[in-house]
Amino acid sequence: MKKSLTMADCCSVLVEPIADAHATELAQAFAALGDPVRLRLFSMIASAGTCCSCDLVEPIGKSQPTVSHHTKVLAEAGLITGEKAGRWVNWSAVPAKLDELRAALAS
Amino acid sequence: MKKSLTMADCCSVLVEPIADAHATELAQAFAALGDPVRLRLFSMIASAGTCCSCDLVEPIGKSQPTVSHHTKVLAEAGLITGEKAGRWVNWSAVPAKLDELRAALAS
DNA sequence: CCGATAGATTGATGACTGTCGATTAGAACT
DNA sequence: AGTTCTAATCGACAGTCATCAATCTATCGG
Repeated sequence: MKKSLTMADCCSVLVEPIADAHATELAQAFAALGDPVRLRLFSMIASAGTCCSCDLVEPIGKSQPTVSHHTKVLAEAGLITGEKAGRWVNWSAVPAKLDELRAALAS
Repeated sequence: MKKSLTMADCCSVLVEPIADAHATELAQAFAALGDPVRLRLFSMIASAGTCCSCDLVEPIGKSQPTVSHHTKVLAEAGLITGEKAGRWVNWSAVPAKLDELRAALAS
């Protein structure tokens, strides 16, 4: 029987020229990490395990709408996921997506 | 004696909130990979081992100036390096930079 | 020297993006 | 109900970016 491979399993950018569709999805994730502010936000969230938006605004030195915008971009790229808890949203990193990115850069 | 660590050695984004300067440099590399066309170009170069710009234009389906622009961005991000050989430029991926990116995403 | 080829640069244009102030939506606690 | 607090949304603006046609530079072959 045919083994079905997801993109996270196999697809290294280094082995062969990647397909167009794959490039689009991967590039979205890389682009999400491609802004210094967003990368720092992601780092804060990932290293904290979990944190809410309100803990990000002051350390990052940007306005609340800006932080909200960036968390949305990160979430749409699949890098973080948000769990609503009362008035708060608890953000956390998505390990599977990180694995996919690492795999894409691995030989 | 003090052990001096370069950024490539240690700095995972997942361990602690990354410093501002580090974020800027890392984000530049991620941003370079954050465009589908550029990601495909990088994939072509890296998987080929070495190739010249003229081999990229037709498969990527973009104009020559556009390809030239993208290779420049990738080179400035440290992801590829170009060796001039007569009329050609031989592009190749920079493994150390890839290691740095993978390390940044690794726990 | 001349024509041909590879690649970089310039200039222009349309699209996208990061940022913020103001506002809105929803939730909790009097 | 009213207040306070978190977060999302909207609208606007300045800046950046991807793209291409045209041009320029440099190199090779004859």
